[in-house]
Amino acid sequence: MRLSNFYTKTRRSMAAQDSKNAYLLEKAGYISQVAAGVYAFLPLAVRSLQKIETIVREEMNALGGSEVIFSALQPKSTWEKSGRWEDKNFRQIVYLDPEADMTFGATHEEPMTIALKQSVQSYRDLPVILFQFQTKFRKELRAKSGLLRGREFRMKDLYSFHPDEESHHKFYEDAAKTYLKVFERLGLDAYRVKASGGVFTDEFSDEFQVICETGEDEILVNHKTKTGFNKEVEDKLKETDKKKLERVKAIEVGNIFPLGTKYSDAFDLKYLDASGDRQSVWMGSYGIGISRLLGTLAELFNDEHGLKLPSQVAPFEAVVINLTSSKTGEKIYSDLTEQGVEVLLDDRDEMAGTKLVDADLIGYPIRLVYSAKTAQDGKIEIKERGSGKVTLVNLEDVVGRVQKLLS
RNA sequence: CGGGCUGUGGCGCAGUUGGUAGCGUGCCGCGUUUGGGACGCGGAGGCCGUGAGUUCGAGUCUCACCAGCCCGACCA
Repeated sequence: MRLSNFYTKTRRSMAAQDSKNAYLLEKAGYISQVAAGVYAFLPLAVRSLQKIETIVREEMNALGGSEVIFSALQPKSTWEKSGRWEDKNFRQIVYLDPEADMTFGATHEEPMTIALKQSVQSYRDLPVILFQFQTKFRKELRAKSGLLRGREFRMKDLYSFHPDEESHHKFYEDAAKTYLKVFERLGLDAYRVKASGGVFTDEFSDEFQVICETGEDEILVNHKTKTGFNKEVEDKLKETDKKKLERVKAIEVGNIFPLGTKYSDAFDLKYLDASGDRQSVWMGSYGIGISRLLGTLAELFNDEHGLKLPSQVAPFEAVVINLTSSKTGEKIYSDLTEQGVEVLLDDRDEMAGTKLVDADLIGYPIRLVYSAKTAQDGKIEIKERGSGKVTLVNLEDVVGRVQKLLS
């Protein structure tokens, strides 16, 4: 990709803002605010979000999931049937078009359950594991912290349907393991913590939390086992348990819920077992905030010059900046592109300083600079954004070196 | 939903006791520059958040509303 053909622009001046992720992502040109808690995702953000989604999708497929895209618009009656509309906490976060009696999807337990009534009759039809990537709408009373708590956001949600509690429990634990793997692949150190089920279930749920000073959750964790408890369930803990735990601030990046038969019973989703008896379906739901993950990564990976997202989620893996009038930059750009490296050529008619400052702000993991200085010895400079390490390499070795750094 | 602060060219801001709006940056043109947002000259760009009032006259004063940010309550 050539920067001259890529829709993006960094901003020189920004209003002071407490949220680091919103400030950096907006200044670097990833996102643009539309309203409180509502952001447009610009090309840089889209590339990062797609990479995050790809990692999540691979793991959901490995878990046995089938990808779907359900509708975001849902009839209000859906929630009335499950009884959830009676819950004031639920009702107040749902966007509603009262004329059409339609709601803007906040979650999908009910629609999924309704859909399964058509396809599940026998124990032979179970389990069913469905997931989707979708925009969710939640009327947060107070949107804040940039991408960490929005009113419109990207989310992966997965729903599992099982013949009994035991098989559900087994899947639930597999899902928890998969979640930890997803966060690890994204470069995040996640803790599995017990929390309340909120408006989803009366049971405990499991949250996946990433320690971060600016997070809005408070959790009690054991650093050895990478487990802990949300502060909201603290009063249920024994004193002896508490002593071993450290209290930290964190961002919730995922949450999984054992739902039991709450929704399947509400919609009468049943199946016939091997002996011909009608049985309730056991359910679970499993969410990962995709756009919140981008906010979390921005919150954690940055310095005074800008973003430094890990290469597996950065919009591009490398940038080429040519400060000479030769065609060397073009050559390196096309060589890297041919080898499958996601590289951007900064071919703008801008000053060297502008290109270097923008490179740090946007946070390309690898920066290649060809200048009169490096050209003297037939070399090019490689700078790693993460560590700040600078090396000079021969032109013919660039591709190999970049590939090695990215592997 | 309570409390505080803020709304003025694309973005960031200033605007005195009321007199019809300015700076920085970005943008366009020309020239000089070229390893950390460089400089000179010349330009374009504003219903001063919205609506009512007070006044000869409102960016400025009054009231209401709307929006954004922050704190709290709430929250997969």
